[in-house]
Amino acid sequence: MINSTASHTNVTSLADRRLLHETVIDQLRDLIVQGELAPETKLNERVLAERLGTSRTPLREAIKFLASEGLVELLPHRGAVVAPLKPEKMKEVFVVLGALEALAGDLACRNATEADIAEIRALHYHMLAHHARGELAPYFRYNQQIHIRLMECAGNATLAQVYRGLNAHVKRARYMANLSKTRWDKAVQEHEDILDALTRRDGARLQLLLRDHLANKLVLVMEALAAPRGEAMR
Amino acid sequence: MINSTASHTNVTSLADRRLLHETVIDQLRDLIVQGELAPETKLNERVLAERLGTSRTPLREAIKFLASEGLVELLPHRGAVVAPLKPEKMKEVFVVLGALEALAGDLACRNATEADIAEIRALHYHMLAHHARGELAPYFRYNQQIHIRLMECAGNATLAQVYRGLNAHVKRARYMANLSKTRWDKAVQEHEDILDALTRRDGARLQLLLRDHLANKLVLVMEALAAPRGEAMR
DNA sequence: GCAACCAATTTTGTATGCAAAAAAGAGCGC
DNA sequence: GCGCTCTTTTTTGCATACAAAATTGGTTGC
Repeated sequence: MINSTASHTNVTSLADRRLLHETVIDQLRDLIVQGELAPETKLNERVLAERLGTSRTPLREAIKFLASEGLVELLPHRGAVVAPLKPEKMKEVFVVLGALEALAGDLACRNATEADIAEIRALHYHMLAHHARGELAPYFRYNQQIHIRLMECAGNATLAQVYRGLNAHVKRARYMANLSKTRWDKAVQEHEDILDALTRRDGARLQLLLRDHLANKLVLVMEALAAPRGEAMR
Repeated sequence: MINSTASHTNVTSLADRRLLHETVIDQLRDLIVQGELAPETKLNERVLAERLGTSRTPLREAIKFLASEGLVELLPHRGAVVAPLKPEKMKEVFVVLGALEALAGDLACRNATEADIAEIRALHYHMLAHHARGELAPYFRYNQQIHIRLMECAGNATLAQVYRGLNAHVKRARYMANLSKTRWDKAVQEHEDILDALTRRDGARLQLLLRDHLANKLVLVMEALAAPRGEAMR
């Protein structure tokens, strides 16, 4: 089983390939994306390190990493803050995401295997099931998986990586969005059309659908940013 | 230098202090981009820290930052290496850059002020002058500035940031490319056309020109990668 | 001679210590 | 009462110390 030779209690003896600062990166990113660390929150290194069960060094390395992703901002001699979630920034991100998803859709129509499309269809039906039950969180999860899988089908790892980075910003906002029934139904219908275009490998149409889908998502995010707290806006 | 005339970004103008780990980020990035640290070079922390006149802590923070940019790769318990410059990766980067530049061109045609275009024209003429004298390095510098300025004219800071990150990869390869006279002339002609389309604010045409321009650049890079010059590498 | 194993060295990963800068607060003058 | 300045405290930024893992080198057994 576990060899207890001269080393103190090792919780993860086998999967210790995972490095502390990498787990800290993921933990911190999750805290930010899920809104537990609100936008513009100051990141106190001592407090955060204790909360994450580590020392300041790996935490600072994680902060630098996330700063490059744009999720935190570095203020010289004043530490780091969670990047603000400004409407203007969201508009920018969605414009870029639109171009990236359109590109991915076009590439996917050419590069995806039938098995790839079948997998996306499977995810799509999972999503429909959760939509039917009104289960928002699982719906979002499958929704995300579909988009990510579409990215992967494009066969461009660089594209997928850039997408993930920008998508993190959007996911932050999504946690605040409260979806009305009609909007939700509309989004699902859009996904039906997207799947259809992909199945017929109609790249031109898929590009249009994806741009449209994103544009509608932007509207949702903007409403969410405007509604819940007036303090963040100016 | 003249700063952004059209856009008003809320940069931290107050605290513009230079932090050690930030200068290390820039130094290390330059070393990688300019090929002084060749692809797949192992980054020995002790040696590099000494070379950059700092300790391992800021260096490690810089490495994490650049890892997020994709310029270095992290190997658990084995440190970091300069990201390899694979042809496949270059192809991917150029496809994404193509979409981003096309987007930027389209947006720039709509958002650029006349002063913005005049500034790009000025840079263009500087570039022509250095081309006429056969001065490669200054030519590249103005060339880069034109593309960056075009990005800025799009009025989408997020787009510009993503572009810069991906462009760093391309710049690495460019330092290896030896430009033939005919190819160089052709690239200059393409820039003439690009400036023309921007002046007439013909977004559709500008998109095509930029994609074409990038595709040609990719060919150059691929040739350079296929027949790398040994002295610049080691 | 070669391969495998073990010890020595090097290198990475993490924690801690220390100095400088910023934030907070007390005392003072107006 | 208000504002300013000068401590005092806190926090950040950097360097160093220590522990774990990997690499290296050497020795042994075959």
